[in-house]
Amino acid sequence: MTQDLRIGELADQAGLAPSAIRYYEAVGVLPPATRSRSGYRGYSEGDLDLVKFVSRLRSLEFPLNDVREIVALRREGKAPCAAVRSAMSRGAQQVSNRIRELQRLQTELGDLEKTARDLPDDWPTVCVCNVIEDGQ
Amino acid sequence: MTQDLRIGELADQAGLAPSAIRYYEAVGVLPPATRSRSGYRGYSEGDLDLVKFVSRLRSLEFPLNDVREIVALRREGKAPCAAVRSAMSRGAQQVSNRIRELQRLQTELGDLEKTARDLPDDWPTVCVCNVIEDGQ
DNA sequence: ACTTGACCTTCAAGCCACTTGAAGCTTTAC
DNA sequence: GTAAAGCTTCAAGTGGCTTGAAGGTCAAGT
Repeated sequence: MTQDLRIGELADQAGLAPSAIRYYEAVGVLPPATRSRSGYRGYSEGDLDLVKFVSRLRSLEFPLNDVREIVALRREGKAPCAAVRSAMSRGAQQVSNRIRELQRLQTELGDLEKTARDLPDDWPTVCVCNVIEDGQ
Repeated sequence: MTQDLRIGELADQAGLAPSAIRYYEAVGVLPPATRSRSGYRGYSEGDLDLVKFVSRLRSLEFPLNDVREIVALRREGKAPCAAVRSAMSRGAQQVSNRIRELQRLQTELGDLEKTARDLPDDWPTVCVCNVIEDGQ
């Protein structure tokens, strides 16, 4: 195993910040890195694959708890498929819900902005704020 | 000014948790409540209006910093309209961005789930995880 | 009068996923 | 020899609260 990557390069390759990788290690998502004599973290190509996998799961916005579980299974040689599938469907559900919520918000903010454009400000009689109070 | 509301009732009326109201007071979004002899917070109808306004701004997901600024202007008798308008347009922008991001995610997760359905799990040869690694 | 239970108080810590900053060590290039 | 870039750890900050512990208060029922 070549140990030729330091944390900065690993981070670049995986599309993460070095601080994020240190954090993942600290909270047990990633296993402790091997260290050089001077204390620098060193990573192999295999480590890079794992970190890329984690990065990908995070870019799918899997919660770190799920990522930890999946990585743990993977490192124990067990199939993480079931965990991945359930995290995926939970995630898809939450994404749908959040999209609906944001679309409601978008409509509401859009309406408010339209109203605000037509509205002369004459505080405290007439103001966007009054419109906001009316809503809901 | 009648001072007949305690924090629980105020919270109910405004659609917030008592802990949220205490928090808003602690971080200076709401002014310090008046206190009964025994130390209970007491609120007037005017206070209720303010708290409802805050609740509404939060339901529009205005950041608490913006809410604090708007409430401060309002309490100084100044027009918060400009602050409200700019917070609104910042918010609308962020909502749009986030919706786009979540839709991308939704597509990606949907594709992955579809692939996963067609895929026999035969770890470690074939697995959803391999598919996830391939992506990106 | 006493108790029960619902409500209130404060303070500290937890949540999520990191980032930022301070103080200091190592490595690399010139 | 020295300067810049990169590494180390640890603590604290971000946002918007919630939760828990330990205790005080108030109304109703017995």
